[in-house]
Amino acid sequence: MNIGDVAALSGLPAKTIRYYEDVGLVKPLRSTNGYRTFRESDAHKLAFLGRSRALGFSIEDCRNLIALYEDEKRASAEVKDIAEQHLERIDDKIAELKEMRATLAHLVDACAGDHRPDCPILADLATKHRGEEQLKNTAL
Amino acid sequence: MNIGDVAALSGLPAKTIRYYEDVGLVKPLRSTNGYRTFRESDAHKLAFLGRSRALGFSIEDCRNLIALYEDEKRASAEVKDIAEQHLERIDDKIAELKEMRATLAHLVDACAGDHRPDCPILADLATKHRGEEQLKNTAL
DNA sequence: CTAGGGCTTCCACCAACTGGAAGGTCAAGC
DNA sequence: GCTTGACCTTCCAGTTGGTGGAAGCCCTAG
Repeated sequence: MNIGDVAALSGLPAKTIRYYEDVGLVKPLRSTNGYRTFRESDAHKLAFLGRSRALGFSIEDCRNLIALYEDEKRASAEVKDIAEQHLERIDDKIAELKEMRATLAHLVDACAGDHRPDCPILADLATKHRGEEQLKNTAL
Repeated sequence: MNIGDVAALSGLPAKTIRYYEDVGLVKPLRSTNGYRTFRESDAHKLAFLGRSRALGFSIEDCRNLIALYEDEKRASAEVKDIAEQHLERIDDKIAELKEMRATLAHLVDACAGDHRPDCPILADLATKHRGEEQLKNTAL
């Protein structure tokens, strides 16, 4: 299989597949004309990668997940550990975004959004907030 | 004020402030020794930037927000428009993360996480999913 | 034999910083 | 007067995960 074929099969752009080879995630063979030659196992691995990335796993996580996938003697605990850490990162991110969203939605709501210059959004951004007092004479 | 002073006041790292100068967000003066000299207005602008970035606005958004902030004849509608677009991006991101989270949480739940190799997480990643059929003979 | 599509490499770019090296400046203390 | 240490300067490289594009083979159909 050439790169175009695995691209179609895995749904990944050819560019991305070359990048994955660059970072050592796949190691396709080369035919005499220099073209990459992908085995079934490579195609399979690329599909695995596509799904892992779609779940937001980092490239490094993917590397570890694939290593575990290929290790028949793995402990599922190791996989679960990676997934749980990722879950935690996702939760943190969601929490952060929700807080932004709340603040922003509140401001948008308060803004007339007309021809006049008065704007609570800008007013808020221009104002020092609680907890934002800079640490000056905090020593002592 | 030197960079360390505005850094302390704004809560931004000096490196970041230099970067903001690089991209044209602040234009501090220079004293004879080559040090950046920040006016009150620069410090104020940096604080504004810090808060905007904390709400997740991009640098480009910040550039526009500051321009509007400094334009006495702005229409609040322009500000609101930027904020609403950003709100939408945040909502999209939250939705995406929530979907990842749901899938992942489900998989983590199903995984024993012990010494045995059997792992529903890996099994799922290795399996083709609905809607993932690649477009082969889709033409016609 | 030529046109096209597919393949190759390499380089540059995106966001928004961050780290580090090499070196100039300044105020305090001896 | 000199040293020490905290600041400051610039510049270069790295981060994450690709993406876009140029220049140039390769291969097949007409």
